[in-house]
Amino acid sequence: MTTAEPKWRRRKTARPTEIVAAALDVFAEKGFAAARLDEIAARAGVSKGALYLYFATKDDLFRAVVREAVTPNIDAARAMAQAFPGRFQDLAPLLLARVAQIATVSRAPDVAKMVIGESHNFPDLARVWHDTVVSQAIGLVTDLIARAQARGEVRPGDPRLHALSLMGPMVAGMFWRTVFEPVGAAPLDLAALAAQHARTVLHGMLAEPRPA
Amino acid sequence: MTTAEPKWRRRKTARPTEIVAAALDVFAEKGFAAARLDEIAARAGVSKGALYLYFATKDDLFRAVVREAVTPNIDAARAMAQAFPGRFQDLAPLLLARVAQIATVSRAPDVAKMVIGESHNFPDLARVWHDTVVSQAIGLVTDLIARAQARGEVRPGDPRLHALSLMGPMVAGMFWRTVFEPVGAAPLDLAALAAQHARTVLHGMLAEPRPA
Amino acid sequence: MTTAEPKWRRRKTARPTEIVAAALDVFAEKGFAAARLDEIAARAGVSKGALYLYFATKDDLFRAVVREAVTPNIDAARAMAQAFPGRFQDLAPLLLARVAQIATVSRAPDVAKMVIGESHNFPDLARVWHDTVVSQAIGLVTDLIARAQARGEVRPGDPRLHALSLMGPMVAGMFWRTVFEPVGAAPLDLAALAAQHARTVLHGMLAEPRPA
Amino acid sequence: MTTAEPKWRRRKTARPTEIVAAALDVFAEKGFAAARLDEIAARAGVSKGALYLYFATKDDLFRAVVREAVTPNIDAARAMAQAFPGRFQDLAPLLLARVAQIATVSRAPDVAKMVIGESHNFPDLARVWHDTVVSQAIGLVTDLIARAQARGEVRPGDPRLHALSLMGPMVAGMFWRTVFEPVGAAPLDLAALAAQHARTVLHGMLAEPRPA
DNA sequence: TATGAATGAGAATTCATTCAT
DNA sequence: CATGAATGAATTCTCATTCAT
Repeated sequence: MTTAEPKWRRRKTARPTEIVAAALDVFAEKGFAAARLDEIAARAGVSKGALYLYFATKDDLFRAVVREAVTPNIDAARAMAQAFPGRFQDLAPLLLARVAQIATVSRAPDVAKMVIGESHNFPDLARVWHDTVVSQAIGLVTDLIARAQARGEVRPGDPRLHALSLMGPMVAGMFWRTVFEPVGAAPLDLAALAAQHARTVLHGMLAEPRPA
Repeated sequence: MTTAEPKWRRRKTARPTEIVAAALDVFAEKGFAAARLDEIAARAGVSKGALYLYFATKDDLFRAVVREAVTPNIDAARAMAQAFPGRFQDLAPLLLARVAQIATVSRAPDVAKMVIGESHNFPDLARVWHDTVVSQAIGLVTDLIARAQARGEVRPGDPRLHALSLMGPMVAGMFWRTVFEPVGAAPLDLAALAAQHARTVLHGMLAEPRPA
Repeated sequence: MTTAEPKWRRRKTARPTEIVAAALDVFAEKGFAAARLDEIAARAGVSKGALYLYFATKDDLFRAVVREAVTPNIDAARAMAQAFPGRFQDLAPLLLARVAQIATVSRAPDVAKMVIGESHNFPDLARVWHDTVVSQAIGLVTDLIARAQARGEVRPGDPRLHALSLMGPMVAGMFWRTVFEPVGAAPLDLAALAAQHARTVLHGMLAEPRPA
Repeated sequence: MTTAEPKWRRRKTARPTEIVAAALDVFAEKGFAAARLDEIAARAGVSKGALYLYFATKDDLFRAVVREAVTPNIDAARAMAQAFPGRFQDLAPLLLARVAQIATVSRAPDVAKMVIGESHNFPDLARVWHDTVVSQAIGLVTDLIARAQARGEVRPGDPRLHALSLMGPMVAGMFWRTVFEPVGAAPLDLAALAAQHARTVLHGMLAEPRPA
């Protein structure tokens, strides 16, 4: 939808952001290789040539898209987690709910999908994604768990594996939603998953053994 | 008694299989779009034209690769699970260990990666993968859990979400290994994850509450 | 002009030569940059893609064109010159006539023009042309002159500069013909130039000084 | 008394000249097609748009470059030659030395190279260069020689061919220097060539025949 | 069946030129 | 006069697919 503005004006600052946003849409829809610069340009409302004023190659644009998407999320979560005063069993449900929310409203799942699919062709991006998202998130949770173990709140065991026990189902649920729901899988309520998994992983799946 | 040219004769019928195997290698390495039929043909030891004797298009070959990889595993697991006589808490560790093993020795993770990355371009494959792998596996575990709940062994709760609590960390671990370890992530022992997660999810992550 | 042959047949051996010939035509007409691969392909009677079966890039094709053109001529001249039994003053006119003929019937002037015009962009070609044509030719004549000086037939002086005195006018005449005649310059008869220059450079341009 | 902003004022009128100078540099370095207006503008210290205030197209700018370079030289030579009172054999060495000097210090060789390389794409420039440089120079020398013949100083023969005998080696030497020396050819001293060639072409390359 | 030379539609990229400011 | 962001036509190169042999 073209606005009433003059055909173009000097928007050197806004343009890159608009282009990256359009590119994210198209890359998420088609994957890297099948995405056409033509279409990205059209969606960004610029000419194909204009892309090259801001990004040297299609690869570069892809990198920018991933890096852009990577930037924001973790810090907020970290702040929230580290400032939390209470017990691990009270924090864990909050964390999982937050992950469910991010996975629902942000483009993170789309970007994750792209990064996974192109990890062989863009190892640098897999590395960036790992360093700034995955490793950070897991590290954060691992620390939390290790401290809770030190306080005697959480059972012994490798805290990193514990972190995967905690977060893994959310990862799986995220792929369920972005990959399989669009092709007809039964819908999955990530918030419900977060809530139930919090209970399950904290207290165990087994029914209380009746004391004889 | 075999004929005088057994090798040549067998080759003829084996061709499609050899081609699919070569294609799996190349697709897994490069992704669908970046994989070139030239290279697949070369690795399969046939001419490029020969590919078209068995597969109508590159897409078709990709489909064959995914379907081939999908076929075997689930049935065995299903048989094992349904024949298992004992308690859920004894079966669960075995199941997780089996998943860890499959994720370690088979090409399943590579195929999963491809399916995820190309799911928008090949919705039919995402569907096949869902119908024959993901949905089957989750359904199998969901049934197991529902029955265990009926027997009073497992706590109440949506059994499908319980299934994700059980399997999700293995999915996450699988991607960790195939996507992030090659770019420098800390190695992850899937078998150890399976073992610890089995304990954790069954008995809870929290330390035993002291009876008052 | 397409012959009545089947649309294509396996001509792996003939093709490169045909392509190079077509490319020489187009490069000579347009220069390297303005030459279109489309047109080269069309003139060679092949598709654009076929070019890439034989030459990796446009640059490569250009190199092939120049190298091809370079190959033949010098050796024949060398043989003729070195086998010549007589006096330098008898050989020189033959040599110049030969150069005039080559400059008239071969594509050498076209290639020379291209090499000169693209020497900054293709220094390797300038080097090849120098090493295999210019330097060889000048070297050959320089040797001839040096030997003639040793026999007392030719005056003292740097034999390489003498070689330029002998050959230079033919070079200039060649450019006159290929560059300026097409835009309206007065026609130049290279054979006549060769003949008169031979007399002039051997006996001098000055009229016989009257013996006092 | 100059105004308070002489530099800025002078710049305005000097602009076209500065642009042409920058363009000559870039065209000489890269050739016409590979030269980019971006770079010319940058070297001239103006914006790309400014180029179009003075020159309608890239072609036009190229034409301006060549015409600019063409203008000065011939007239001086003509004056010198026609005012010269002495014998042809005294004038010839002076002329050749002058050509050697021009070929050494001016941009003429670069422009000549460009004109040759682009003669098919810019026949008008080849024509200009011919009409104002080559033809003038050869015509001048041809006249000189014709007059010397009339005076009995120079042997009979087509005076234009004589002119090529005289000037051709300098042309060849010029290309040797600009095209082949940069890629490793043995250095050539144009002044030495001029001096030796003057002797050679005037008195002949052959040793004096012994009078019987 | 099998080959592999040939095809040609399609994509990324370049750069002279324009024009709102 | 001057700028430089924007344009888009033009060009090289790729590669899945075809088909004569």
